[in-house]
Amino acid sequence: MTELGRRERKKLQTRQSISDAATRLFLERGFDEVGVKEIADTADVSVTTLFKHFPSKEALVFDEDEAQESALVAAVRNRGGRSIPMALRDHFVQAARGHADHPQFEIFQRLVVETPALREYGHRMWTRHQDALARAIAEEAGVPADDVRCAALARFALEARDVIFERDDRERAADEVFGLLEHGWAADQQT
Amino acid sequence: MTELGRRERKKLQTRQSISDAATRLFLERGFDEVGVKEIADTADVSVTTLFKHFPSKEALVFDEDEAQESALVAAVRNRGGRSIPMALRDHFVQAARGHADHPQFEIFQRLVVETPALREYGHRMWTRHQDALARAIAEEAGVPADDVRCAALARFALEARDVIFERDDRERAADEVFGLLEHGWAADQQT
DNA sequence: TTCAAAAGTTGAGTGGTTGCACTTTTGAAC
DNA sequence: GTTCAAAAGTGCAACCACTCAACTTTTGAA
Repeated sequence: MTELGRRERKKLQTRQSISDAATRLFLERGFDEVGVKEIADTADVSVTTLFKHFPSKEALVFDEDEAQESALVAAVRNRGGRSIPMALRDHFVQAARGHADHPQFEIFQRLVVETPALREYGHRMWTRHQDALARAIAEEAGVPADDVRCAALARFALEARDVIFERDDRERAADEVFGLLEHGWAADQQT
Repeated sequence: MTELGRRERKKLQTRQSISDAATRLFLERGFDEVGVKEIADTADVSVTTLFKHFPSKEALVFDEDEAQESALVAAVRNRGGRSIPMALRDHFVQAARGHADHPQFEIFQRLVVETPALREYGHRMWTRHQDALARAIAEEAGVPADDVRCAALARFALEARDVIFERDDRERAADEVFGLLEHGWAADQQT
């Protein structure tokens, strides 16, 4: 739709080449074994330019983000007859299945899991969605937007992902963890 | 009980003077406005020595830690007739009340809340208790130590603290949030 | 054609953190 | 008491992520 001028295209191109260089080097030798200087050199830009495009070294790894939030909200919004916790459970399970196909994603995810700084950064980015999710839940449940239980459910659901992820049988884990949330949620709230 | 030799006493003393200098300067001018160099100078030690006692600048602020975990576990262990979630709720509420008395703690807590780096570090330290708490819960509930629901409940309870903390009426918030956990927990588990 | 904003560069600097080589202290064994 | 090795502490240089200020180049649009 939107025609991008030469300027914007070049900018995106620079950003992309930085991102590409970074992910390649990180996957080759590990996050901590590569300096920003080397990434900048590989992408043929200055370090200053690199930091004009990405706010931190960790940000070089997490390039997406925007789609996740809307997917999360959408999962709650059009959930058919299911309860909100169950809709979120299905969303996570399905997302995990989708990733399981691409082996490239496995490698990427191992990089994140094995690097404390990345784990943390990723988790922080992930929990940024709490407010948006809480608002969506509140709206669907027909309660005030700042309801505590909605905030709690949103936070718990987001945290549940990590709890589930480190289990062998993730699908079963998802059932149990979200089962807990569902019963608690259903107890004094009609959804 | 344990007689400390002159050596250990001196070491603790050095550590203490570093910690004291740090907290004093931080409270006076803010975390980001004080450099480690200045702290070291104030405590009359070298920067290298400072980092031999504390692993990072943030660690200078969180000096306790050990008592929290045992208190958490104890709250679950000897909970009388209450359910585990309710015991945790009471523990948090009581801890909050205890802190509310000392105005010194308010200032300290504002420092943490207002400094992103400290917020994050504090949260990371806090969630380190997840495993210990999960094990205690599992043992009390009579299920295998690596039960997913126990891990989830532990994680959720720890996260609940932050959710509750940023509300105006914390006691009411605690009731609602832990009420959610309690109903979910009670649903398919007799405690 | 002109102009101002945006992209990029360079280089110097900050601040936390580590490694190394060195001195001093101290607990304990002889 | 002397001796010795480990532990505590020092000073310095360096690394790394990140920032700032001043400057050049590019480019979209008036």
